[in-house]
Amino acid sequence: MKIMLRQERGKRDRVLQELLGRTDHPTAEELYLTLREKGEEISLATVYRALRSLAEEGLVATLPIAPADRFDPTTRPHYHFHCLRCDRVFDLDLPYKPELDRASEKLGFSVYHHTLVFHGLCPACQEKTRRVE
Amino acid sequence: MKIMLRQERGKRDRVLQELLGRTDHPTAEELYLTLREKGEEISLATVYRALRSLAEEGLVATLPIAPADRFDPTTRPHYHFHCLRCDRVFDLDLPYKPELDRASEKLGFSVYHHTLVFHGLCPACQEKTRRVE
DNA sequence: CTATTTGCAAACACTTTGCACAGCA
DNA sequence: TGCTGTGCAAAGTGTTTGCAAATAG
Repeated sequence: MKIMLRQERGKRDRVLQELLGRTDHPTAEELYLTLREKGEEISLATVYRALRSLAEEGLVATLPIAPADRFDPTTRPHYHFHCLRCDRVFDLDLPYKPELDRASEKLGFSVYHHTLVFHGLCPACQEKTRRVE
Repeated sequence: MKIMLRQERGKRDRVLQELLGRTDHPTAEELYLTLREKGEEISLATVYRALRSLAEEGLVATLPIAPADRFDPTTRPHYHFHCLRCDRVFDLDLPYKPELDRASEKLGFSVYHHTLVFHGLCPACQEKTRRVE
């Protein structure tokens, strides 16, 4: 069988089951540690492999939260566009919406600011994609 | 002088000047390479140190774009809250707003989806902060 | 002279990969 | 057999740090 449709057994499912049971958006290592605590014999490498494959198949989502690796000279709040094809990041000339914060404050959070990133294709990459078709 | 108010010269300013001149949200290494190409004698460690200090002082902003280190079992689009004190991430029970995409599409981008993260203090950390005061 | 800044290399933290082997079809 | 999944250790990548030399005040 060329394409792996689904593993019926295996560690990957243990990782998925563990992730499905929690709402705290764990890192790979956090999942690994919990699984070990629960007696699961699994290696960290397998957890990484499982998460990557699950994310590629769209069975789990990933969040870019912690490591802020790109720098922006503009410190006033503004929004960004991230091109999924060329990986470039663009500043957007859109009004910042402080009213968005109100909604999450109603849920009990104290909001300092928010970050909004759109993902898709930039104009240049839309053009390139069109040519290939 | 205990507190460094401002360096009037030095590599840190070269890093800042270079960053101010561009809109492509470079990584530390990209800035380093450009500076070297321009003949600046600087080390990568200094670029990292400069960026960190500039970001801490709020003179530049950072963007968490690339490395998605946290995992979420919920794949339908939804928003998140990131607590700046305890670093936990919460799912928000807020309606996803596809209409936000329309605005950036007017700017010529083709939008697949967007990510919205609120930053601030979660209820528990608001409480803790209150007690300390 | 004292404090700060810098480069270098080493250390670090996180993630991926090569390889050998175990298990199943 | 042959393929997939796994653990381990090594390698890879990105970032920080210890230290000694350089520089500024």
